[in-house]
Amino acid sequence: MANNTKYVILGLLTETPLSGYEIKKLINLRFRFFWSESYGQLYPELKRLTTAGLIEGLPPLDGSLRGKQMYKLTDAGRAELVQWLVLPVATESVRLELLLKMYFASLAPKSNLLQQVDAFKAEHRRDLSILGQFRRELESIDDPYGNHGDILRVIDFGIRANQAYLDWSDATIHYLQGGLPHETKNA
Amino acid sequence: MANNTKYVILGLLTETPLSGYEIKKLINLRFRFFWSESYGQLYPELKRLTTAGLIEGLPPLDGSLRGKQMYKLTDAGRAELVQWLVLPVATESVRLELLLKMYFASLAPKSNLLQQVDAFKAEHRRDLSILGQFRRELESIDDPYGNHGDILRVIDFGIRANQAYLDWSDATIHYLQGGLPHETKNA
DNA sequence: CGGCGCATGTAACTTGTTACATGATTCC
DNA sequence: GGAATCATGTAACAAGTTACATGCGCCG
Repeated sequence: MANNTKYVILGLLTETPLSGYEIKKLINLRFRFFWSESYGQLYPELKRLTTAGLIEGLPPLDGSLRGKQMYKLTDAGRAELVQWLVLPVATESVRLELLLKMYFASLAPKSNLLQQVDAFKAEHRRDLSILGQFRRELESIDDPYGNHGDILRVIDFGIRANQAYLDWSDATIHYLQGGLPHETKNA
Repeated sequence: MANNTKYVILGLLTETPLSGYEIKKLINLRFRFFWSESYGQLYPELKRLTTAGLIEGLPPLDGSLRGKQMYKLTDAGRAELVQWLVLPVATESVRLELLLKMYFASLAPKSNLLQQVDAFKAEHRRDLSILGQFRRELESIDDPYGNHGDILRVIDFGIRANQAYLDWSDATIHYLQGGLPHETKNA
């Protein structure tokens, strides 16, 4: 497994310098439906990348910035990123505890599952709304780096996946509320 | 974070005794689109669960079984499982390196991304086919534990999600091919 | 002046993967 | 005989989370 944290950082720094805190916020906002990083990984990695010369810390502007440490990508960092981009994808992992519980649900009261599916639905409705905002935002500004098309593909993935989650939630809530299948034998 | 490996094992043992190897195979086959476990977690956990009295090893039948160690769920194990089922879902993680690369794709040749999306599509077409088989299998046998409805909900999730992935793949392949007249990289 | 968000960081811990070792059995 | 698959296991490592500590600046 390659060190993905490294490439997330390098990637986000391609357009503009950012602080560790800002990187974390961006990941939470833009990548929320397909990626995450914790501070415990982020900050040490920023140090390592600096030592390796792939990013460098900017001197604190004596203006309005408080203790904020900004980092910018170096040429070496950009090269490293490109090298990774062309490698075959190595990490694809999905872990949904909800489905585990659904699978074994016959051992627990249905009301319980219903609650859990409700919570799942609410969360992904929220994701969908964030994705919609992001898309509108992208479409309303111009595209100096020529990457909006690619980013829109990523947003589109999120919309499709989350819409599928919502549809499933509705069908499942209906099922749990009792109105349902045990399909009559079919020919 | 609760120890999910534990509950996957307990859950799979609710219907019938299984060996570690069989548990691994079941996870790979049935849970492939929303869960995974490695031997490095599975075997040590089986030992711990045995020590804790939540499962117990069956004596080797001197018939045809080779070195295979079967485990069955104990009453304590079943109680533990039920207790976990009603707890709110704690783990939901999705990590798709492909989308990371898509997000930063403008820095690399399009032909590269196209390959990666193709591979993604092929993999999820395979998932979809496995899910279809599983569903047909479930629908063709009877349901002594009354849990087929729940399991079908899980399968339905997989079908919807994977179908969304395929639709996205097609749209994205179209997008990636649209930008290029015809790629002749080298001469 | 209290609380919130900004901002950085780390130590202890848990979780998860990989690579390897071992050996039996089945199928060609 | 050799390959594949069955079957169990672990040591070394990598990845990832959590809980905590610290302090600033801003708003009400």
